[in-house]
Amino acid sequence: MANIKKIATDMGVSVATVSNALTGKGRVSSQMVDRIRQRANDLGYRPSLAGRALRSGQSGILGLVMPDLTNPLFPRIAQNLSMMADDRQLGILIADSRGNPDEQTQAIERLLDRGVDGLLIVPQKGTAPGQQRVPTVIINTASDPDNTVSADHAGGGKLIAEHIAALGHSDVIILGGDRVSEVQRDRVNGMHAGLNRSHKVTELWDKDGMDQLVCAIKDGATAIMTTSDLLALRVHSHLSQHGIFVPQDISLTGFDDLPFATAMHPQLTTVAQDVEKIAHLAIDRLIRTIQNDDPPVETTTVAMRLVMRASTLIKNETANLETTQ
Amino acid sequence: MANIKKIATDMGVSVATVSNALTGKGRVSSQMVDRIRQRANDLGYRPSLAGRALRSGQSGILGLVMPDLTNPLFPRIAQNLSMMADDRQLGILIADSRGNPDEQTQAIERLLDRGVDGLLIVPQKGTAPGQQRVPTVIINTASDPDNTVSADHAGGGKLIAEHIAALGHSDVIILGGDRVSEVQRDRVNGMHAGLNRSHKVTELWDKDGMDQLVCAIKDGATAIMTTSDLLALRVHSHLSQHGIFVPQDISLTGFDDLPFATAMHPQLTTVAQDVEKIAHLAIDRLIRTIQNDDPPVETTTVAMRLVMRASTLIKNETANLETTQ
DNA sequence: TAAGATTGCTTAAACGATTAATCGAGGGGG
DNA sequence: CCCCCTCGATTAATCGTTTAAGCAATCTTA
Repeated sequence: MANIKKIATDMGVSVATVSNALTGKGRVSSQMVDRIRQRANDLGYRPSLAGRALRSGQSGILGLVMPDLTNPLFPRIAQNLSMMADDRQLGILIADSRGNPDEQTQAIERLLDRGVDGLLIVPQKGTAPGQQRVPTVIINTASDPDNTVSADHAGGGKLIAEHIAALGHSDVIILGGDRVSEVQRDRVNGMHAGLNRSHKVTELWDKDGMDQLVCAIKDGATAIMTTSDLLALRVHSHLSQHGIFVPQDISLTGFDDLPFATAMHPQLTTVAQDVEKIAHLAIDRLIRTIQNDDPPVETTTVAMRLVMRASTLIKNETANLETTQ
Repeated sequence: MANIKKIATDMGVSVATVSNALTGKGRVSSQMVDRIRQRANDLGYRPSLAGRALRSGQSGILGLVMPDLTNPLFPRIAQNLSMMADDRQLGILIADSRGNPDEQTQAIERLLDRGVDGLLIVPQKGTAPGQQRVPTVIINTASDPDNTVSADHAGGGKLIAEHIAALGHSDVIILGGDRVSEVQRDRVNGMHAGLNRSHKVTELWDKDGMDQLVCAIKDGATAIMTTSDLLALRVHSHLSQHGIFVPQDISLTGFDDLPFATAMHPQLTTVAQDVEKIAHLAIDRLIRTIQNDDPPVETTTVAMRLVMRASTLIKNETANLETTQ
């Protein structure tokens, strides 16, 4: 491989001059700069990031800790972050904590050992990794005190609830996934906030089982708001086995707008995160923190967007009306 | 941060001795080894990977190029690879080529610039990245001459087809996603191989549109084999709008056993990749190639597994039989 | 007991880049 | 004519680690 020394001897100058010419620092005559750049190009010279990292103390690598890559939402975040990092000439070292808080701690440790310049952490539910030895950005939910940037999960829940309320539903079920998750709790709280005293609300959680759900429907509920698309799909599948159909018998909503939300029948009304914006804000914040060395203070939330599809209907409406947007 | 020099001066020995003591190389008395290890531990010493990389010429980092992280299958591969890499004290630098062949080339270039010791590439459909400047493992499909390790996509197609044949279906539809994809073509070819002359087979591709599908069913087809679960979900959703129901009116199969396959109703009969084994073989092969510096020769395929669920039924069977396994 | 082998440590170079300090040459001003 | 400044380059140190080579001191063996 061509290195700076090879170019230097080729051109009969010192390595310092080559370095200066290539980085644009120091004082080098413009002809010399051109000639050196040309030669570097011809040789296909690529600076050794190891050498540079050793000297500068910066690796140019960010660590990304994900709670569970198999959850379809996280790869989308990873994808956007990786794109932003590319633009900024940074690498992303990925670590998956696979649903396990201990793994998360170890993953952070491994990344720190590798000398990452900063960390992006989407925490395991119920954990609070907080700030680390390097600048850290936490992507979680507004109610997490460590949170740096996140979707407005509560706002998303409110949006969905207001949509359901506007459709005239007055007896509704809120179905959460896991109480341990702050994100899920915020979503549920947001749903409550979107309703008022005139509504009858039944709050259920996934582990309560599907039977309670069926009971609540038999008791008169006409809408179910879930805190995840996958949960909505499961509900939909379970209900149809009991002869209860979406949307003619009951309205159903998801959360996150995962890829299969449009592949279902009926297509799922849900609420979408602006993953791109979140990734953008997160990485910019991290880079600023790395450069200025002052910790991030305020936390930012990004509005969610209601995606109306066919799984929600006006109360008592027949099924021949297809709501699409 | 504590470095090797700090430990050396603390203990009144040379840095070489410290290095030897910590790596277990060279000749150091066992008492000295113990004392140095102890001190290193007390100081929380972490070797600088930049320093080590510079000296050794190895970064300890593998590059992973994924065609599209939003496809739920790839994060599962990424997750498994990342686990294996952790065990081997390697880092994984991830790059997403986002469905674009040019992005793929750039992603590979970026990873090489970062000094990765090897590359794992799941190629963009229709592309052949081949071997690069560093040892490279390609995860694609058996018919790709560059392929190193992959699921036996053809075998999986054959399994599914044999299952459908065993259920007595004689007029079947094969529905592919994208002809450009070698993986998809192998799957379709495998499906053909699982049938025989007595079967009437209609081969359709996604872009042909769903209408042809409905026509074929009206003409007497009783089973549809798709080359992806997402495609199956779309088909299922579309057919139910035409009053055609799975499995009582028609049997339906997917491919890959994605997370939502069990959330659908009926649960989807599909074929699963042993992602863990593929990841294991791929990374082992890559590491061996890096160490021995000889290129991988033979290509390995990993058998797929038939997952029988409720979306396939014996021809002319009524729906009250629930096939589960 | 002297030559040779072994042990335990040190010296020093090397990896590839960055950068502060330095230095000679040429130009301009007093 | 001398001093000073600027330009364009060089010198050398530095980042943290590894490792071949070297060198006393001790041990072995004849």
